[in-house]
Amino acid sequence: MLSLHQLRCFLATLEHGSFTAAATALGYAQPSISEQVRLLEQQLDTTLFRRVGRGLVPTEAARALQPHASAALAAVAEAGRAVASVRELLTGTVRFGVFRTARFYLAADLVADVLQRHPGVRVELVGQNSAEVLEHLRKGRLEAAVIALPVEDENMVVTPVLRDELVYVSADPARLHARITPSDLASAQLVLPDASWRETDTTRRQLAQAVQRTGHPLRPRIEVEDTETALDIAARGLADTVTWRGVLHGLGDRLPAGLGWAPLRPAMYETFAVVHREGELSPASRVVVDLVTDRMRGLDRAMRARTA
Amino acid sequence: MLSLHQLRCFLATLEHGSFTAAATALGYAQPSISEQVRLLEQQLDTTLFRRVGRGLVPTEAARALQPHASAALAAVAEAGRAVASVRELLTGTVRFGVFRTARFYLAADLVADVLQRHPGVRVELVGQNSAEVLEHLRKGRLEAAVIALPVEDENMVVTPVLRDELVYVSADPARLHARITPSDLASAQLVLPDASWRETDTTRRQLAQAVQRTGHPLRPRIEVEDTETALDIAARGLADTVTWRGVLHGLGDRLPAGLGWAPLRPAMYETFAVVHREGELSPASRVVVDLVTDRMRGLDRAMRARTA
DNA sequence: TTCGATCTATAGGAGATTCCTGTGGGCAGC
DNA sequence: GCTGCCCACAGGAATCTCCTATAGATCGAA
Repeated sequence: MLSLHQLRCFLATLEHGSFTAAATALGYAQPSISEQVRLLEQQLDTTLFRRVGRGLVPTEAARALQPHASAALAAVAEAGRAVASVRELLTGTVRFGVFRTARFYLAADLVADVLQRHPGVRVELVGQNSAEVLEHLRKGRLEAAVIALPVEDENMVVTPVLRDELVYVSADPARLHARITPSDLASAQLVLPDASWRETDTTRRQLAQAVQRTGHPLRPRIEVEDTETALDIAARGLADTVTWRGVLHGLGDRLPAGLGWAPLRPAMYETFAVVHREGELSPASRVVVDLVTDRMRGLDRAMRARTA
Repeated sequence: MLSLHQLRCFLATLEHGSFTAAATALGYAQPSISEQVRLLEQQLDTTLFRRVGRGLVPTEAARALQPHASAALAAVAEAGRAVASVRELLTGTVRFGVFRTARFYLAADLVADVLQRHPGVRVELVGQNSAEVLEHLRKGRLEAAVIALPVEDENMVVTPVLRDELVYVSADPARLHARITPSDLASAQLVLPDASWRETDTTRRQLAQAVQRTGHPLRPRIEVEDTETALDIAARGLADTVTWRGVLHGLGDRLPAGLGWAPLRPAMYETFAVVHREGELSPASRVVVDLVTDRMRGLDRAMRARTA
């Protein structure tokens, strides 16, 4: 089978006009070049050089071969460069899994960080739900992600980075005076996000479990997909809702006016962790994993400091 | 060093999604593919497939590599086709050496023959003079040619194909009544072609030798480069000339009006031969050699028949 | 949960390939 | 004719490639 090495030898011979010169240029012994070219001639079933006296004269076939041989070598060289540029994070796509509400915690800042360090890359932050993202991790479609615990998979490396607390949110200050108990939740008019994921979402399940113990089911009055929509509805006074302190923290000034919050008792927590498969991470994922870990831990410290 | 085989294995793996399937498709055992891809990863210093469970997931680097790997393989395939098409005389250049006046014997017809049989090829008929063409043959710049004898080179295969006779040409019928002798030549007003090649041209040297024996030098009154120019001058009655019967035969109706010819005594002959280096000829040269041999031999028979 | 099918990784060995050194022969220039 | 240079060839060492066999891991179905 035609080999690149043969083409290299052929081109060097063509360029330098002799096997000996080509051998010198390529750092081989002359018979090696001679043999490679002979093999090439044999495989192409044609003569590439007329052996005339002590010299070589390229044939028409050699002239026909040259541009394609060069093209093949150039393509291979280009292949090496392309891979290197992905390896060095100069180009390519950085893909990372995130939980649904990650945008309140880090999304824009994270992307800014990555782009600043690696201006040539594409960034994909994918994930509608922690469970779905974990599935992507298991199937290998994602290399790393930041999602809500629990992650019960011994093949995954799990690094907790932030513990967040669920709080009650309402536009009515009267309903925020006391600590909110599960039975308060059971009787409240609630708007909850994640309509499509209510079966698998960890927050929903925690909430449902707590309310269930009071003997009542968790039956939100309104269900929407998006956390911000739920907050907007709460701001209008149409219903109350629950959300994570981190979300409120992340929204900052953008939190709809008039909303206040109160802690739940017993408190409900959610822990987010950076998760990836065992084994070596690609440089791209390494970068994002480190950035996310730093940012989330910073956020964790900031929120704990506020509580204290 | 990166090899085509590795790229082939990589592409097959990418396409079929597993080493095993790629091995089946390429007709190898699975470990061979596995190893080739591993080598490729090692040489590119990157991971191309994440080994996840019992499957493989291509990495970003693999996606970056794919188009270049395909391009390299395509270039090699194209190289094979290009060479084959030259080998099969579908494209490429057919180069053949000819003596200066070959156009009177065969040039246009020969080209027509070649082009009819091989419509895609380029044709080059090169040669200003038999001695020059022979030098090209020796240096390997030409593979085969038809030139005037003698060819004193034991590495050449020489096939005589046509014997031609030198004749005296004049516009004055009075000077054509008798056989022309060397002393007639010595005293005649002559126009001779091949001004630039008078030192090496075999005709000139034969002629000079014959005249020299009469005690006089050969001093043509006029020298021009081209045979047809010499004949035009002779037709105007400005001088007489000599030329080969084959030239007159080849010119046919295009011979300038008013010219007649007479044989020389003793007769002077020139033999043309198809000449090429020992060893195998390229298919292209083989074709031309055969055509030229046929045509010239046919011409030889035609001219001998006329004489008889 | 277990079993069987399926896939990758690894080991070891047979066979090719590749590359080397050494040598012979042809050619050109002095 | 001598010398230098180049290609071709031979033989052997090192490397590469590919195979079979097997172990380890995973997934899906029973």
